[in-house]
Amino acid sequence: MRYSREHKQETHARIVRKASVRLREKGAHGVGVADLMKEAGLTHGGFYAHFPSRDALLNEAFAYAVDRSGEHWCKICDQLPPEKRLATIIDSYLTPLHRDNPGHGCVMASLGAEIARESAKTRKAYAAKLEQMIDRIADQIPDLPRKAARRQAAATLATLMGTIVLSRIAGNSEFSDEILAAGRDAALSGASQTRAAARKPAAKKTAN
Amino acid sequence: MRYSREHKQETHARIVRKASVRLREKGAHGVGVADLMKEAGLTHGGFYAHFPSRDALLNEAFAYAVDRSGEHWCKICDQLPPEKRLATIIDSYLTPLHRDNPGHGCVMASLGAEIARESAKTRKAYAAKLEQMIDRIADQIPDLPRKAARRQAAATLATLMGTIVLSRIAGNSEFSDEILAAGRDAALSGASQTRAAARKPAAKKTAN
DNA sequence: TGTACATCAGTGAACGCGCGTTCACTGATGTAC
DNA sequence: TGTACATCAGTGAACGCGCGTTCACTGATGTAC
Repeated sequence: MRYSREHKQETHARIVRKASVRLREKGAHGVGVADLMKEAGLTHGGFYAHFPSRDALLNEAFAYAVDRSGEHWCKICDQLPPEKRLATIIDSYLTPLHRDNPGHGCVMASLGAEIARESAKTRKAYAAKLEQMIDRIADQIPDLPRKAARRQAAATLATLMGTIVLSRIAGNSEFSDEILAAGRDAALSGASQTRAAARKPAAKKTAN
Repeated sequence: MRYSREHKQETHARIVRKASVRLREKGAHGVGVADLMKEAGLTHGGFYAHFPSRDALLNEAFAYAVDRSGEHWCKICDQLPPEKRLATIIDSYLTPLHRDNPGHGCVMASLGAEIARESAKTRKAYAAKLEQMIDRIADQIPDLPRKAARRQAAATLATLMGTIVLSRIAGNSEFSDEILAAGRDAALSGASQTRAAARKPAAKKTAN
């Protein structure tokens, strides 16, 4: 059955979309070609008409997830004044909803450690995506010099994803909520502190 | 060959030790029974004289790694005055050495996300170990009320492990060093801020 | 407009490899006498 | 002290299963004439 022009790319996109959810839910080793194709309403043999290998799909699915996160952040910050943006990202990230739904959540929190173990070439592609992600967050801190914004963004992302990972290990218990709250406090106070320092540029540095 | 009393437990311990390194280096899916036994100087068939299953070994290896981290922290904080302990943990955690040697580093940074995907039963065992780890850090913040110390410990661990994970994705590039520095600043300022709040208990809370 | 042919996304059986696990066997050493 | 037997950590071949990948085939639709 020869299909219309757009048909193939639609199928391709559908597979990537489903894969990016499963990837975040089950990890890189939890995504089987046969299962995925079934979920996309196809049989496994057709897979190689769309991707040269399973790894190639995972790379696409990863990139897709990063892009979705970036868009998500742009969207929730769109209408907000600059000084509320970072805090809003933090609040929307560290929720029980995000913790309990890794499939639609931050890919760094679901895959972080696994990515670090990839081959040098793959890892570099992922590193570029991480940099993009940090830049998207830094974009939401417009009243800081770019370098400081990136620094703040990197530290915030580290705290956010670390907090989600730990809270997921703890399940959805009271302990887990304790971790979420602790991470939230730390991230928010880090954000407001940097902001304060930006207002009076030449202030205490090692003045503890 | 029937061996002496201690022989078996020595072998058992050696396998666990080697496994805990490989586990952190390669992840849960990167640890093969045959490879591991070879590394311990044995053949794969003998594995089941020591462990009921591969998973059982991984659980032991994980617990072993957590215990080593706890001991490590106790050791480096041993001779230090309380107010320097948390900062010392942060400084010794966020180093290029730690980033580049996951096999001997923090197991939460190497496996975090993977653990969260285990079966409920396994995950609870890991959650208990995480709680133990947070408690070991909280022990090093003796001048804070226990609850606040645990909160600080959880937030610090989240920032530390998130920072190491991101820096590993970034390789050992300049970008990676930027992440390490950003995480370090955030963790240290979080620590000193909580300390400051502890000194004057009834101070600004939402006074941004 | 109608007809013959080419295309190629998708099918489903089969292959091959890695790996966890099992099992019959070995042989050095502990133990009973 | 010496001897016969029992034990069991360790060996290495084999099994079985899951899974990524290949391949010959299908058949609906696009295209050439």
